Amino acid sequence: MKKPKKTARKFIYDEEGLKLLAKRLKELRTEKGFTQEGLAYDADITLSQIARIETVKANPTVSTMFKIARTLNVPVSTLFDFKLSNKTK
Amino acid sequence: MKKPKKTARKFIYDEEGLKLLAKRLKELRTEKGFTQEGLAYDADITLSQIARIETVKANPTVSTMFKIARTLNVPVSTLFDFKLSNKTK
DNA sequence: GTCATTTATGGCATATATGCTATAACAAAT
DNA sequence: ATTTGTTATAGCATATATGCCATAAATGAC
Repeated sequence: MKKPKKTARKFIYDEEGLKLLAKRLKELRTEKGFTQEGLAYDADITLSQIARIETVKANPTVSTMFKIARTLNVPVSTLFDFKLSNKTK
Repeated sequence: MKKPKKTARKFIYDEEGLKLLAKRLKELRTEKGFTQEGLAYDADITLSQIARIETVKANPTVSTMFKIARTLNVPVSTLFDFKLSNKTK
């Protein structure tokens, strides 16, 4: 027997929010004249991760977003300046 | 030999940001009359995780913050409405 | 004090974020 | 078509986020 198969936990991505965040990041990044690589380098994260975020392939942590905000020189809230639906779950 | 010991990667927490976020969350949560448990239940995350965030024991993902924002009925940016230092790294 | 409510901690399991590296795809210019 | 700059993808390794469950600690009535 390989897997004891415990009770399943749920890990739910918020695809809607992640898409909006991706768009907002790309917007701000290009506005500020950064390439993905440049931003990654300055923010001390990887190009991979920036690309993943912009292509909605990852659910970044807030620390990552803090680093990005610092590098883009915008308040963190600016990175999250979009409107989520209310989605009654 | 147990561990091949590859090249070390760095995983850096932004303690400053996490502290500010913790404070902001606790503020908003109590303002809105939620207990940690109530918020957790409505947002469909665990009490553990809410507590970890408020005690700066975790670096949450943005999806988690999206769910919290929805439940508190505030724009995501409101959760991040604080000022990071510039910290030249 | 005790009781009830709330918050904080702890351990364990699993999914995922992120690093690292390389490569591919794409675009624009020449 | 080749070059150059940029973005996207992929695989692997490891640290961590998060769930789940139990318990402890703190807080506030009474």
